[in-house]
Amino acid sequence: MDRTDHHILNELSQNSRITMKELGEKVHLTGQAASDRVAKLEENGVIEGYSVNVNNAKMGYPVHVFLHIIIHTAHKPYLSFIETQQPYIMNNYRISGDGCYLLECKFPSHEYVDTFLKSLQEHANYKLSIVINK
Amino acid sequence: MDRTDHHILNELSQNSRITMKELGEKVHLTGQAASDRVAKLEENGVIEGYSVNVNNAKMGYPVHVFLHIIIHTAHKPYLSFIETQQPYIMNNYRISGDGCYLLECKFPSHEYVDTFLKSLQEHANYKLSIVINK
DNA sequence: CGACTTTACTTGAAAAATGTAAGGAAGGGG
DNA sequence: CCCCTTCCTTACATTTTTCAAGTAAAGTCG
Repeated sequence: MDRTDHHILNELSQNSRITMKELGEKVHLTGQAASDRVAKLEENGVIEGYSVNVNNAKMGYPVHVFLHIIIHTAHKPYLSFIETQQPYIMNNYRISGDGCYLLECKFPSHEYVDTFLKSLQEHANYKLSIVINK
Repeated sequence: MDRTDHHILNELSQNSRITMKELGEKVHLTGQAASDRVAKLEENGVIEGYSVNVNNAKMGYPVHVFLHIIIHTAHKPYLSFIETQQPYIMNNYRISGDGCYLLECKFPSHEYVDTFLKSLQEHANYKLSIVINK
């Protein structure tokens, strides 16, 4: 994990579909050498995968929210519930504090948020934060 | 944005470095057709970019936290401060509520969190949530 | 010191993927 | 019916990747 590896990770974080040849040029290596280093970063588990950044608004999910969840009773009903809400759930983080989660979601409109919260209410207490900007 | 486009985005979200030929096979198209569709998704702004998933723990940042920020006075000191904290900041979301942000950070250890919070204290009030699991 | 191994890189050729161009089939509208 | 557009395919030239040697520097150990 030297400077060049950091440079490589930085380039890949900006565009992971870059060719190894181009990546090599950016970090002053041949395509081979760059490719070898990337392979090693993958083997070591430093690189876990490659993904795409999708514009959620254009996909029909313009509303982005975080929900601070507090559950005093069993967690299972909550966890089962969010599994049924697949398209809306982005991340469910277990956080410090008893029975606490931070739930990141996307919705087509505020009406959908409302509907979701009505169902969520049956399994957990929550505090809603709507994302205005990044 | 038909079923095939959704299928393409799903495949790319799992592995954006897949070849167009392979992607085509997965969605029952030729490599060209897949490539054309991806190009169109990029033009339309549905695809905003391609990135890499890095294991933060292996990069020396095993501690992952969210900070709920509330600022009653000017925001600028806070915003300037977090710009100086580059390596630790993952995301700074502007959220609903006056003077509120949700700040996502990574740290090498709890000591670093402590040091960071001591400085943050000078610009804003916060509530700390440490991520245990995803 | 000197022989051996390892690591990181380069080069060149073969194999694979991509980009380009031309063309065909399906659907819509005048 | 004809024309146009969209979406896809095929074929081929170009580019990239992969594979196989090979070099050079650095570390190991008798």
